[in-house]
Amino acid sequence: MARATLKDVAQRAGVTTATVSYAISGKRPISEETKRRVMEAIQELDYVPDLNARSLSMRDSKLIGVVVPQTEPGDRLMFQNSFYSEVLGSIEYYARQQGYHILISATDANESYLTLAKKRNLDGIIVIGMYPDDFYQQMKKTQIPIVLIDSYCNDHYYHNIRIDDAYGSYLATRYMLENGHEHIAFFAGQMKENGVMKKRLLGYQQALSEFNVPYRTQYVYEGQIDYNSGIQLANQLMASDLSVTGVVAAADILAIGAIKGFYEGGKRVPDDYSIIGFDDVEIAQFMTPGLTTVRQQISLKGQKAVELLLKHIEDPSLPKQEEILPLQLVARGSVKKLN
Amino acid sequence: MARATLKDVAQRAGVTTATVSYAISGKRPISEETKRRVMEAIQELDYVPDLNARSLSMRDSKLIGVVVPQTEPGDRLMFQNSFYSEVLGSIEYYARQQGYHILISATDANESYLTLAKKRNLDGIIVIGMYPDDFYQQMKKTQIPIVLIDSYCNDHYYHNIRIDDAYGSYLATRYMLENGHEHIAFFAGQMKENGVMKKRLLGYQQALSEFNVPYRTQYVYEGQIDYNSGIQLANQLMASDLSVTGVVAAADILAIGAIKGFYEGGKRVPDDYSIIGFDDVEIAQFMTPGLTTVRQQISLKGQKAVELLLKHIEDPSLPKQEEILPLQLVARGSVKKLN
DNA sequence: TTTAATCGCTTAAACGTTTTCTTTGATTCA
DNA sequence: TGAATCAAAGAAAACGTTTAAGCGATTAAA
Repeated sequence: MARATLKDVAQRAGVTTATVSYAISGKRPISEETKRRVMEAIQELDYVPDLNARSLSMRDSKLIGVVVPQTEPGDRLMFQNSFYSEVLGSIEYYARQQGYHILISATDANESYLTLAKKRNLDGIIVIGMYPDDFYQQMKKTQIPIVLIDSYCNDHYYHNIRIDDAYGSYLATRYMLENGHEHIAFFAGQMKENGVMKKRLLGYQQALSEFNVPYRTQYVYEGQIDYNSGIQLANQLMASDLSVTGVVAAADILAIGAIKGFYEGGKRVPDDYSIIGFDDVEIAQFMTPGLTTVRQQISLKGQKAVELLLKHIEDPSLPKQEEILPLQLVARGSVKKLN
Repeated sequence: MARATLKDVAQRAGVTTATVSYAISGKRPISEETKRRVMEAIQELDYVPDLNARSLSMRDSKLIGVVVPQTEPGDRLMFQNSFYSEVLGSIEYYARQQGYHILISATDANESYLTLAKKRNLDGIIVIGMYPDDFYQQMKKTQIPIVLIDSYCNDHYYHNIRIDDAYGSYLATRYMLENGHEHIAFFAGQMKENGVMKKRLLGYQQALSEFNVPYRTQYVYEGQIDYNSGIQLANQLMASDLSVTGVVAAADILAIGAIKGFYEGGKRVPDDYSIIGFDDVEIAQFMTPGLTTVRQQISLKGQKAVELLLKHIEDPSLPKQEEILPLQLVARGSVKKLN
């Protein structure tokens, strides 16, 4: 009644385990007759190969690790950030198509990624987001293929899949300017050197300068990438005496929080404040009004990452690649035309 | 330069692999002196046990499968449903605390759950949502511990973690009634016999009858559990000549979509229509107006499921349990008081 | 003083695969 | 007819663990 093994199949088909193994994998010619008997036995015994044993012998695991940031240390529900959820879903889907499974890995005091990679024999790793320098140093030690998503780490050990963040917020800011806004605030998450947020700030600055609008540091608000932070930044803005009419948010989540913040402060979007987001997460189109935002093809990111990773796993000599995915402004109802 | 194995450690410590194994696991007494030497060797060689090999020997895997529904066949991004994302996140967190990892498993033409369970040697499975009867029949064959979340399957092979769905929508509907609404529509996902949606409809009916408000089938709208369906149902409602003032939605996602639908149709919430949701997904509180809804402790669901599953894995004789988690109405701004 | 129990470790088998050699029997060629 | 070739399948080692069984030496019990 216990589950059938190769040995059982072999016995039933009247051959040895080697023959069965080869019959299945096709790595060596097996006579039609034998192959038929083997397949029959497999059917009858409902045999499913044990991936664990296979891994031990082949020293791979058909498992890829995915590192996602925890927005706050100790935050339990990392899937809550819709952007990460969507990327994760996409990675899971494409990995599964190729016979791989994903192992989600959050930072944890009692276990490093390295340890995980070793003990589970990961075939590769996809890292979403940006981390401190020593993280990348550590990660190299795993000696396995790694693809970074949304990172500006330029260590050429790693593959990279990302967007042009500066260009994205340039698009957003330009759109605001084109709609007649001149006093435009910028809502961002934590700005680390060479990080995504910093790049997005850069695009904001570029657009302003292109339109000869002076850049004012008091228009820049820094928080975290979550809904509540959006609310807080909106409150700060309303409490100030700045004559801001438009807000460029460095993430949809921030924009959505801000809309809520404005609403609670008795202000309406887009009548009192115009706002534009970044990412185009699924919920953006269902807000009222719809959130105007810069769309990145989130699921494409996952797909590309998986493709690149698997290609590298097959061919370890693959040169390191960087792929920059397209962006596109999608206009909905959250920006008011002033001119 | 390749990774260190038990053998390497043993050699370095001048003992055999068995000794090292026992020194690590503590399943046999080992002299202090030897233990010290072993630990030293482990440090020096940066040894991490291979979970694969361990699994093969111990016939477990420290892996638990999680089955999530795909909202539509062919839909790629199953994480997009925020409710599932939150449950998943919670499961992942608590599983990891106990040294387990989760393997996400979506229905797939070329691979059944059974096959997956066998080939990856899963220690247990958590199933989120409701499935056709034969799914549960099949699942039993795995012979491993299984916990169902949000299922009304009463096969006592399975543990169950759920809420009282009927009571939840009863709470919601009663709240509408208490606020003076009499013409109340019900927006639901697909209603399968003995399914969650059917139960929620039941609660709606109960509340109506308790307030002596007649139940009218034309007030019941059936769609899918996604944002777009919410929009469509709202359109249908607006196109009808019913004098509905309030909507009880069987899921937050549906409610959010409906708000969008109303908005596009020139109607406002809560001025033209009041609406109440179900679940209290994270985004609900950040809508404008905030979505009044029935809160279930989503992350608690994941936690309880993991706890129960692991307990069962440890003690296979554990009697089957059913746990019903509490619900609570949270009032925000989407319901207007009429009386 | 003999016997039995205890301690600390080693030996070796087992888990379920894959894969390198070998072996076997049939076929071909000179 | 004998050697050489070839296809198909078998035997056995290996992957990195765990663990039952065993084995000397010391210590306790009789």
